[in-house]
Amino acid sequence: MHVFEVLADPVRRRILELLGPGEMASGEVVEAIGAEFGITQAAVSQHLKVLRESGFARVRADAQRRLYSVDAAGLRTVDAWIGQFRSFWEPKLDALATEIARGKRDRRNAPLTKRTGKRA
Amino acid sequence: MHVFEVLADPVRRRILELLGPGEMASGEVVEAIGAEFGITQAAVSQHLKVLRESGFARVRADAQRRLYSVDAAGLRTVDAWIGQFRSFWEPKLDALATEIARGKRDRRNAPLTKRTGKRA
DNA sequence: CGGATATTTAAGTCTTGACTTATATAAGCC
DNA sequence: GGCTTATATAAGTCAAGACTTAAATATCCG
Repeated sequence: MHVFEVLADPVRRRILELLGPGEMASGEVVEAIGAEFGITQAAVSQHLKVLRESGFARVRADAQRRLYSVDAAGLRTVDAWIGQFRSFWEPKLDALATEIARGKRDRRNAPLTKRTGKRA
Repeated sequence: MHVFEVLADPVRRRILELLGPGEMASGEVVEAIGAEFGITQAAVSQHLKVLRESGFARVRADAQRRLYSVDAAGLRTVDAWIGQFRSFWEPKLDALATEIARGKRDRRNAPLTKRTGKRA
């Protein structure tokens, strides 16, 4: 399932928000989500499965319990896609700040022409 | 339609990528998307409507043509949601760089304790 | 072992939304 | 005005996926 399809569901987004502060047992998630959305334990479990398989959540076993936590991989993928448009709403960053913020990752394929135009 | 549902569709994501470099007439989008996805003019038009109504695209009229361009609003909303998790994959930025990158917007509610821990 | 607890999986239903074709709207041109 | 071009809308079909209930799996505890 594509990363954006994963986040298209409000229940899954909410689960990630719940996991943000730290890991939570499946049962705790079921309780919180159940209260907010009124869906069953099975439904929540299915959502957790999607989050797992798409790289948004990790699990580890603790006896019968399954402790879930945020996996950055999925979120990163989303951020990368959004990032290609970042100049649309963050044009105020000066070049240096952008360099720092982006970890210089753009440097390799920097378009030599069409820079700020200040000099060329 | 929720922002993430909008981006859940591959055709809509591709349209936004096409609009990235600059505005395009509906017909041009139809041509490009039609070639890539094999869908009709009507289908593309419906996608453009979704993008418009959800704040991802703007239109302006030029005679019979409709010129579409990226609207940052929708993308910004997505970025804001993702942003709450940014610390998961960008913990390496030092405080100063983060300040610059984020435009100091966090400064208001900065958690006094739990900073880098370097000193406290 | 047998029951309670915690969680996943299987199977089926039902809604949403991504398409299609056909038609409507509107501007340009001769 | 009537034809062409450019785009949007209407109405209907079909598949995906978000649920449900029921059952399977696995660990703990007496």
